Amino acid sequence: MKNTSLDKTDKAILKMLQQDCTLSVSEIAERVALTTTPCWKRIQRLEQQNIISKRVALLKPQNIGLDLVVVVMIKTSNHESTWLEKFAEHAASFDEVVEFYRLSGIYDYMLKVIVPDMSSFDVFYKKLVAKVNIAEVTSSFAMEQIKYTTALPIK
Amino acid sequence: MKNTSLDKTDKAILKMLQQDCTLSVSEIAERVALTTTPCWKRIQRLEQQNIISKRVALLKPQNIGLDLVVVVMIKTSNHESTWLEKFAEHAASFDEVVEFYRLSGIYDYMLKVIVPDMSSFDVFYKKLVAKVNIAEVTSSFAMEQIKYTTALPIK
DNA sequence: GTTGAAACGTATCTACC
DNA sequence: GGTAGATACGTTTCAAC
Repeated sequence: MKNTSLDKTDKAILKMLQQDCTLSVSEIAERVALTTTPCWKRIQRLEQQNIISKRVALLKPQNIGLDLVVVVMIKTSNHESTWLEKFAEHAASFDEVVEFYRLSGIYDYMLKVIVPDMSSFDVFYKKLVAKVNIAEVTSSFAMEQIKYTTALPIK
Repeated sequence: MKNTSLDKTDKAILKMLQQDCTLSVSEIAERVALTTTPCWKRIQRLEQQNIISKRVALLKPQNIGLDLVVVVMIKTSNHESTWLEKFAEHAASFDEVVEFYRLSGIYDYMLKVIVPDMSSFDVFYKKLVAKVNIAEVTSSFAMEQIKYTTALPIK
């Protein structure tokens, strides 16, 4: 999907939907000073262009007993592409791994892991490193979540 | 909001809504072998209990020109609580900062930053560090996003 | 872009089993 | 947990401007 230029109205619509996708078309239309029909067409287009990729429910982790966020930084000892692929597939397969990036810089990978508690993390961690040979792993526990948003910064 | 026990059906509903919140109540009901009314009541309850906190649209960053994810790890030189609060407030105020944690371990803070490109990051970075005194900052650029999900691991 | 309206489906809520 | 049903609301589409 190629990059598409968005006008001011598109951006305003996206900002709203990023905060709350239960807003009705007529409500959104009103806020951007349009009527429902053109507003509805814009939203359809944004979905077809895959700019809006999905609509999801966000859960409060604390309210379902998921209290621990862990940032795992990894240095690999093996830099063969087949090994890397296998590792990536292995790590990504865990539900507990909610984010996973290959990085430039000192560390090769960063994982964000969500688990109920420390002992669950221990279980997860053992499974993560069981199959693979990793040079260095640093797990940092989140003492406080200062900010978390799924809303992308639209200028 | 206190922790509530969820039965198998609640969990199944949450898993679905974490993937796609446009599913109709009747569709969800069918999949969990319920009729619409009790299923609807469960969803209402999950919202009232703030287990479902919000419903949002997720955008494809690449399709709106946001191609760069940066992981910023920070060590602070000042550990006074007033300073920390001020710094946290300052950093969290940027739209580009989509996640922000205070950590245990070597680094004090981790920020996840999303920007269009390197030069935008540079602008952001200068603004971030302009006002505050930080001992050490390490910015790692995401070469590859291997996994990103908003779905929490419900067991 | 706009208005207005029709057609349709779904959500919501009630009453009752 | 279940059914049935009434209402209200949102979406979706169309015609005409």
